[in-house]
Amino acid sequence: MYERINQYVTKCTLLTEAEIDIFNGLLEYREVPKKTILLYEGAVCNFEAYINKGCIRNYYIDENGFEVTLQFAIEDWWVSDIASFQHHTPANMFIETLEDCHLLMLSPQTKEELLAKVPKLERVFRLMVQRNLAVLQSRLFKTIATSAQDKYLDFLERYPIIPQRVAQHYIASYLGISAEFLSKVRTKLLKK
Amino acid sequence: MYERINQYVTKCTLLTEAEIDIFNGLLEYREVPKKTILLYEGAVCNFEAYINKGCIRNYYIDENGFEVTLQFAIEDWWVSDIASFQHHTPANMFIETLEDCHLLMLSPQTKEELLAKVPKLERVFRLMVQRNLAVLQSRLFKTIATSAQDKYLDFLERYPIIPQRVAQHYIASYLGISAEFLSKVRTKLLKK
DNA sequence: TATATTTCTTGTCCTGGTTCAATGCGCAGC
DNA sequence: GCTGCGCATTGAACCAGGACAAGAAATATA
Repeated sequence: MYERINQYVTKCTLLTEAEIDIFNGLLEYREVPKKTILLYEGAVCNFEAYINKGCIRNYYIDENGFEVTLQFAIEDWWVSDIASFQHHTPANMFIETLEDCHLLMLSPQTKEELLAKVPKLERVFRLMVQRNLAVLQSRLFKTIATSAQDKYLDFLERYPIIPQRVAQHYIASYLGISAEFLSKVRTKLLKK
Repeated sequence: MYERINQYVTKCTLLTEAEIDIFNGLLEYREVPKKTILLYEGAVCNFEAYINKGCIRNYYIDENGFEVTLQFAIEDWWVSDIASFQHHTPANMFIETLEDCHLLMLSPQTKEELLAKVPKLERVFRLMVQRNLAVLQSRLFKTIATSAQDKYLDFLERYPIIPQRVAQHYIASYLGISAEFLSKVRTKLLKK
């Protein structure tokens, strides 16, 4: 159950067996069926979830009901609303499973306990967030600077697995275009 | 020279006098005139700069010369291309002073030394990056989901100082709209 | 196998925003 | 006190992508 996550963490920093035991002991295992909303906008996010199996997305909804998918997460990714998790403030996004999931979860308390006992991990988490930030920066750039078609092609290249697992209109909402227009882009690409 | 930055850091964690001395001792002070490019795309970013005085922006340029401003930074902000800084890889953005600046800078080496000597700061930096990430997430959402006018109004509310200090076309490139259209949005707002 | 529900496609019309070009404005340099 | 240049405004033509509607496929449910 813990092989994958331990591999993930030890890619960033070396841990002793004892430290790994502490880590694993603090994780809470949960199985969640698909189409479950793990976090509602307005609620406080009390988890950081590592996906051992399954697929999750988090997304925003504006006043008019318009949806924007912030992230798709599959095996070996973490999911949370960090701002809400860190500061116990109401979340401004939703988190929803798209497939049946096996998760390994930290709460704010267990995370603090973990960091207190294994301070090395502070660095791992920082690097994780940094990576996230860098990816998001370049995504913002592409969202603004490139056409729908280029965004779609870029997405396919970067995440070739995702389209096989999630519905197309979710991808549209990730790219920031309408589901209809994505369909048109696709047919145009197929004709070539 | 160090009051401001020390205040900034001690807002997040308590440091002893000795630790503060180590911290300050590792910072490199630099004055830079305006319109200086501190980092070119393709170069390796070897600094994290705290702005003691001045104004800086970082931005992307695509193949067609189209510019997107990622961030305006003024007093009490940090500027860097973290991905490039952390992994010594070529930057994919530019960093440029918009005003004469007084900077306090860390290099990858001094930062590592600092974190080794004052491990507490690992957490400060993590929280800093987390805050950045959260802001960027909601910006991406707004970029996709709201009209040019709403983005502009939101910007004014969030950063009322910036428009007094930077040219309007930079703000347009931050909002992801053309300079001409921002001008039209503004005149429309004034008529009300 | 039939039925319901969700997803995807396709067409038509519409609009927010772009592009290009012209004009005006402010201010730094000499 | 000119001159030149970067910046902001305005207008006209254009277009990428949205909204809506209707139908076709695909998938789940029974």
